[in-house]
Amino acid sequence: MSATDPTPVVPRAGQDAEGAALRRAPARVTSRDVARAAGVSQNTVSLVLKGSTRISAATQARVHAVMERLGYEPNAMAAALRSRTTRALLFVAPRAAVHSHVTAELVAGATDEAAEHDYCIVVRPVGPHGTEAVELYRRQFVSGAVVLPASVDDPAVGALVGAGCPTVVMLTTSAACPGHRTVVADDAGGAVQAVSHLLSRGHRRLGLVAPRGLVEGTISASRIRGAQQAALQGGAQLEEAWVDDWGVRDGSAGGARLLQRQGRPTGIFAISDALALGVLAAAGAAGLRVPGDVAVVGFDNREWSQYWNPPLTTVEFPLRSVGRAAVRRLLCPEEPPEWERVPARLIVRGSS
Amino acid sequence: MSATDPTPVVPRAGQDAEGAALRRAPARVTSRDVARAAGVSQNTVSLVLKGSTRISAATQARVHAVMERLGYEPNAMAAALRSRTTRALLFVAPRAAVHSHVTAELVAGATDEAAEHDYCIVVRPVGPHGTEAVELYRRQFVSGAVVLPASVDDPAVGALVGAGCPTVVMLTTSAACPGHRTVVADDAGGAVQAVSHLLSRGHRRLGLVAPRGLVEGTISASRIRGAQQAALQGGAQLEEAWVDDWGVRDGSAGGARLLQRQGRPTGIFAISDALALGVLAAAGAAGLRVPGDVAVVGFDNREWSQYWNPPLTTVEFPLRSVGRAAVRRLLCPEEPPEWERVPARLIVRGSS
DNA sequence: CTGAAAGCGCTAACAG
DNA sequence: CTGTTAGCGCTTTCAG
Repeated sequence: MSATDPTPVVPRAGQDAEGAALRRAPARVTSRDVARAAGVSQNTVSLVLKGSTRISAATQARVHAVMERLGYEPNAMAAALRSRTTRALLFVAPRAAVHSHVTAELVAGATDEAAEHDYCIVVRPVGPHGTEAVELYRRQFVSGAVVLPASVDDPAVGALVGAGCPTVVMLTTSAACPGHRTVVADDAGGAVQAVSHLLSRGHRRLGLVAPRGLVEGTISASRIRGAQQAALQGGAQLEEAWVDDWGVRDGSAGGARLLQRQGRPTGIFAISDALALGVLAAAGAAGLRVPGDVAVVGFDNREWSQYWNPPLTTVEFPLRSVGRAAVRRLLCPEEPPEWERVPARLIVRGSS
Repeated sequence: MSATDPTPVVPRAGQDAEGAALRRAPARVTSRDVARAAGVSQNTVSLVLKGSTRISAATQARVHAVMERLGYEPNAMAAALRSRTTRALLFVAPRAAVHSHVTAELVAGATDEAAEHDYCIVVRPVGPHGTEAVELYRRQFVSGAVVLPASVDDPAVGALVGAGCPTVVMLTTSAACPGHRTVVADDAGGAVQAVSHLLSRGHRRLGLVAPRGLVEGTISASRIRGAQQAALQGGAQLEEAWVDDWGVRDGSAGGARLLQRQGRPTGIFAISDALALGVLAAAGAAGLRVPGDVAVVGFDNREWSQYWNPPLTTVEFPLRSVGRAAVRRLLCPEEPPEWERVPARLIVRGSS
């Protein structure tokens, strides 16, 4: 890069015959080039770039014009190195969940919010130890993290917080681990709406289908608590069918158990749409009509639940908003609550 | 802020006062600290770190021990600045598609493959112009990109390639734009399997449900071509029902059209599971049994298609593998084909 | 309101 | 096999 080069704009073609992974980027226009061309100092360019008000309008305009002309783009790495802060955030999710719709919706929300603040999101699947997560923070590649924990005591959260990484946990109330914030959906409130809806339809014998092994702080616990509370307040009985897992087959098993006895419930709340689909199948198998003989309400509002027969009444799980809120919490730490609960709303369709 | 703000050079011009910014990271142990403590030069530390064979085993061990003791973690930003290359790859997807299962599966595959090479994935949703994508490359934050294009002529691909960014396009054959590689699923082959399967079941009057407006290079075109070719070779007639879109309702409309006439097809291939679900509904509405009166085959193998009544025979859309392959192509450019086609396989279930 | 100087922590060239 | 030297491009600090 000779100082006499008359056309610093043209990036030199980097030649490499190396067997390495990706070729190195060609040299680019730097802030010094801009400074020289605009007849100001590099410092001024830097200030103009971040819109400092302490630069005269005339200088700003001139520098902007030069930037445009030279096609200047600031080098994020150099900025990060010097300022010790990156405009990148980590999204941590258990490897097994990366392809799930939950992660997809959270990532969609997170990337949208991040983009509005000119940040970007680095997705990092982690194994059971969760140790991979903290590496990118310690390497200073990201300056904060939002985490979808594998469980309430996911070690990734502790590792991140322990390393000093600003962290926001999503969807579950992680074990008392000070130093991070939490954004959850209002699972309990959603469940209350679901059960209240059944009550308002006149149902007094209710059924609940949910996975067994209730752990406080989880999505499932909140939904179960909400349902129990609403039933109690409504003076209705709530018969619980505990099942093994969240799958459709589990829902069928639970539904069958509830429906095959005397005094069977006339309204069933399954704490996920997949479980509810199983309940629908069980009702069909038992020769019961929905909602005539038994009403069914799910939770999640999965994209396909509207296409079932009948279309499923369900509660929307506001994942996109949770993802957005988590990033917002991270970037605007001064905003009030340490704890945010995103409302969930009932969607009434044919199954009730 | 505004997407129409015509100042590509200057990010966040003028409004940085509120500056959502995270606190700077604390100072950390540097390679110089390690060097001093180990009594070697900084250069040696660097070489040890990347496992150079030109360092004596004794020195390696000593340096490693010191690194461990001091809790050294290399600063990725400094490395990137100096070496002009980042261990981060961009995943570009249309904003509207970021939450879709397609993106989720591709991202899952991409992150897995990337992690194996010690790279990470930055997810970037882009608007219709696709210009946001290239920014992260020009800022040297990423050193390559995999793209899920919004259409065959997505401008993001051209922008990336034009900026010199190593690029791999996924799922669609982007318009002739040299300088990038492509990884697609074998949509045509999958469709051939679907139709051959119907033929092997003895069906000779076949129906096809697909969105109209066939554009070469798209997923839908490949599936349609495959189906047509297989029907032709099998000596069967293929009646085409063109519909407006990919939705369940479109499938119902197409299915109804095929099924309500004389000489109706006895086997229908819908080029997506959502369309196939619609066909199933149409068959039910027409009082036809599946597969007794009409067999139905879909494409995609969405997670819920196994739970329909009857469970759907379909072709697996190997998205995870496509995501993996795209990243592999990017990181191992010397590997043979410019063009990779990931096989798709038929999954026979109850609907046929 | 602007400039000069000094590094951030690392890797790359070249010596030995 | 290892050390020395010289920056990568930016932001910061301190002077004016």
